[in-house]
Amino acid sequence: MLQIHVIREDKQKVIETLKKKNFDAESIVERILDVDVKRRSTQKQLDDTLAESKSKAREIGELFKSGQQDKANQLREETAKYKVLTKELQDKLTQLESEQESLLVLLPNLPHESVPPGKTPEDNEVVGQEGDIPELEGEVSAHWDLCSKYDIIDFELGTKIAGAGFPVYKGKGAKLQRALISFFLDEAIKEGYTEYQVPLMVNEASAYATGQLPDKDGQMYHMTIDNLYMIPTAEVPVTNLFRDTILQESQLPIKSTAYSACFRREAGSYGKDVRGLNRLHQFDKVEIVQVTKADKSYETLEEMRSYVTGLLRKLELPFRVLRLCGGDVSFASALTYDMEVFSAAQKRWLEVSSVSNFETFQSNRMKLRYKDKEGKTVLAHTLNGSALALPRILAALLENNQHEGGIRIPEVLIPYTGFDNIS
RNA sequence: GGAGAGAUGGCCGAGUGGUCGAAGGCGCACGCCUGGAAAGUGUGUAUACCUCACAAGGGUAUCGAGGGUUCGAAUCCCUCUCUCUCCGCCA
Repeated sequence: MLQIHVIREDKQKVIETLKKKNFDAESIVERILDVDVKRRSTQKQLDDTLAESKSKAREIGELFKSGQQDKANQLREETAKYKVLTKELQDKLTQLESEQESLLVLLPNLPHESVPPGKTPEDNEVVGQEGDIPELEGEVSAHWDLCSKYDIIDFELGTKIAGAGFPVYKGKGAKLQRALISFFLDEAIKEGYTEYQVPLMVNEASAYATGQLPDKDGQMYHMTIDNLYMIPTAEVPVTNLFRDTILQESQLPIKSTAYSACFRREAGSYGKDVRGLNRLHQFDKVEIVQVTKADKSYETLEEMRSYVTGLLRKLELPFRVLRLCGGDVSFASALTYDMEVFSAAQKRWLEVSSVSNFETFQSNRMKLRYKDKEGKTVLAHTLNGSALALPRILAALLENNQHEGGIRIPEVLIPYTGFDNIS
């Protein structure tokens, strides 16, 4: 959520900047400012009325104490009007506040100046590419065929017990999955992140704080009985660890990591995008989250980007890095890098990580602040990234490393898997 | 799930209708003291919004959350949430 003072100070800049996200903010901004004026004047009236009524109440107290009952009772009659007026103003203020809030949450985060213009994924800017695209010889299979050939993932079984998009990992497939999780966590810890295990369901307030609500309501599984949401990413519980807190500047940056299963309804997805491991309702992911000082977040973003690409390098996967264009950056993000690996049998790039700087967009909503050197309380910046999402990594590993005798396991994973080939 | 107790500032803890944003202590910050430190001592130490120059100053709100009674509520009433104790159930 944008801070109201940013809009108040330079609405034109907000409107212009949001055009890059192909978002026409003009009418919303005008309404916000209109409500803002009303809100402030109402608050002033209410405050003044309360101040008056308070001082009268004090007077009455004094009069009773000094035994001047008559005068006190007389004054008491005069105070009746405050009650009505206060109630009226209070209701109006509450209404205006919620109106302003509901308008503010409609505005996406301002894109960073380096975000390229554009509308579709084709307009994303490739800012790096590394590794050789493998030239596979002989019979080449897509990962879903490899999965059944080597009996490591059973999609049909998952469909039977839950539904499409809930695969069952088996034998070496399950072990490989576990190996990847351990590898990613160990790497993150080496990099200075603190490991967390967090709830897989969150309450409304948490989903709201990181921006899943109200905008992405339909994307989450909702347990209506207890009003809990299945997390679509560990970002939600991990970032919320710091909701409503005021940190000391010396505590920053805070680097957290967590492995979690992630749950997404993916309503409306179809076709080859959802085949095999490409898009699932439940998948595993290791997430990294940082809370930084306001002036350090872009430095941190680059650091996270190179950390993630380092992982891909260690896994020997060919990858490229995209700087997302205005039309493709998410609602809450100011700048996002996507990492994609090349999947040799499908012959396509698969997104395996998304690293974003939210600046104060999340921290404003969740009141995550720190005291700077002058003792002033300021909003912290939050960032997060996948490091990494498992299914597509697995898909690329299977497809790229297939050979006549099975599937080769990359060096770095062998200590974790205990085997170097799946056959 | 049943019965009971409770929720006050960074922490502990007073406060049962009147000037309480809240005693006292601890912690923390700065100063004095000291060769240095400890002890001692003095001062300060919440958040949000409004006014305003995001200054100073001023106003309002906040004692788990929401509502009510009252001229006036941390204090009384109602609802909800959470915590603790006992019982039940249980990975």
